[in-house]
Amino acid sequence: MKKTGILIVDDHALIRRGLSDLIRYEKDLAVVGEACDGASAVEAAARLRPDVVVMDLVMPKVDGVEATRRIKAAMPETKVMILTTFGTSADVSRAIAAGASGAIMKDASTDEQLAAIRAVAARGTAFSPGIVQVAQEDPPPEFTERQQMILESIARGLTNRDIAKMLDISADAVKQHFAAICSKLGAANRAEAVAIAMKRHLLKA
Amino acid sequence: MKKTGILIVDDHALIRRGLSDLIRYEKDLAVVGEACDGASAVEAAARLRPDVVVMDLVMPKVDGVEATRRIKAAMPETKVMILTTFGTSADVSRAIAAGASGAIMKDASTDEQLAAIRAVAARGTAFSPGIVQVAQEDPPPEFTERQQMILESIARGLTNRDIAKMLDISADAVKQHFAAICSKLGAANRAEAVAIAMKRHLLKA
DNA sequence: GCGCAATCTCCCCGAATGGGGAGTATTGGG
DNA sequence: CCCAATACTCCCCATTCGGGGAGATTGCGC
Repeated sequence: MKKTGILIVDDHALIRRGLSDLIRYEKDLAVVGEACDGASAVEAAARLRPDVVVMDLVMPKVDGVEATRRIKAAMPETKVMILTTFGTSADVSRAIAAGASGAIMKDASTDEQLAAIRAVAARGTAFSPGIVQVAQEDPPPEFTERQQMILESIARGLTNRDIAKMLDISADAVKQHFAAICSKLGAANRAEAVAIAMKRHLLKA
Repeated sequence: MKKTGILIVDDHALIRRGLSDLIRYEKDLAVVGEACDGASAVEAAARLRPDVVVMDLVMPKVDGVEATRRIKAAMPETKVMILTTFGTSADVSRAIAAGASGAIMKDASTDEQLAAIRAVAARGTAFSPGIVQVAQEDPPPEFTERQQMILESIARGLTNRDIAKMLDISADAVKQHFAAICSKLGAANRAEAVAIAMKRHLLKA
């Protein structure tokens, strides 16, 4: 029986080594390669043709979401499983939208992680409980470009007038946008909006 | 020659496995135990008497800083080396203050990590370049209890009056405290204060 | 074409914020 | 013992914020 070929993608050498060691003793699984960033992951996937790519999201150069998108575009039959630290991250939802077949937390047990890899290889999907909750119950709000820009400006301490001058619009328009932002985030004011946005990774840390 | 005994403390099974596998092939080092949270780390350290404890900072129950403090209090001769994801975290500085002998990034190469472990065991200290910078150039601001409480309240969207009522003081007093917070953070207003505090991990994510 | 969402303009208003100054009490270290 | 830091009270004042409503525009999908 052919083993399931796995490509490990993570910028942390320790995680790669841990996963590699974990898989080594499983007779139905085999590590066919490793990559430490998104760009080399896409290249390695094309070259090694793994059955499953186990992918971190936070990585230098090209992040996991974009790498997933590129791999699925070039090789739709390749399964991508996300390995994430933050189950609450909006990135997880974006990765699923980009074509990932599963997602599991880094702090899950190794048994759960192996089970998730096998489930993705066999049935095509696998999500750990915490992630399903987040992805389904709590869809991350989507901001328009304007809203994103204004939220970032607010986090930098700018006033409505500052932002208005910067964008060359009226301060009232900025207020309107901010009201929409608050509504989407469920925030009462700027300070809470920034706090919620950062917790949900909608603002670059 | 006696091997250097190492206790691995991290809530991520993959990291423990990676470190364990890494150390396995080093003839001067030996893993004597593992722990997955701060509380069991303190207990394991007392029981196993490792030469070096390799410790994560972000952990359930008791965090790495507090675990470091307790281990150094009970066994001053035991060296603690911090293994951290965020070199820019204020926690690193606090861990050093709590008695940690070294710190290295999780995304460093395994060679660097082994070198750091050996340096801590032999010379007593080891810091990766990025961490020295942070710890020396950018001392994290320290908040009083009152300031911390008020900053957290602000991040929850409360107004000065809300906070005043909650703490049973005047709104003016809250303003004074907040002015001190802004001064320490270099923030112009609440929104920026929250953003800066969260970036520097002075507010729980 | 119609509705809809996003964008923007202008108006009003009360509440909240941020920045001054002036003063008191307590506590802990030099 | 004095000084510095912390904590709190009260005052004034300009600016900013947050929430209304009313209306115009673009562009996109049905």
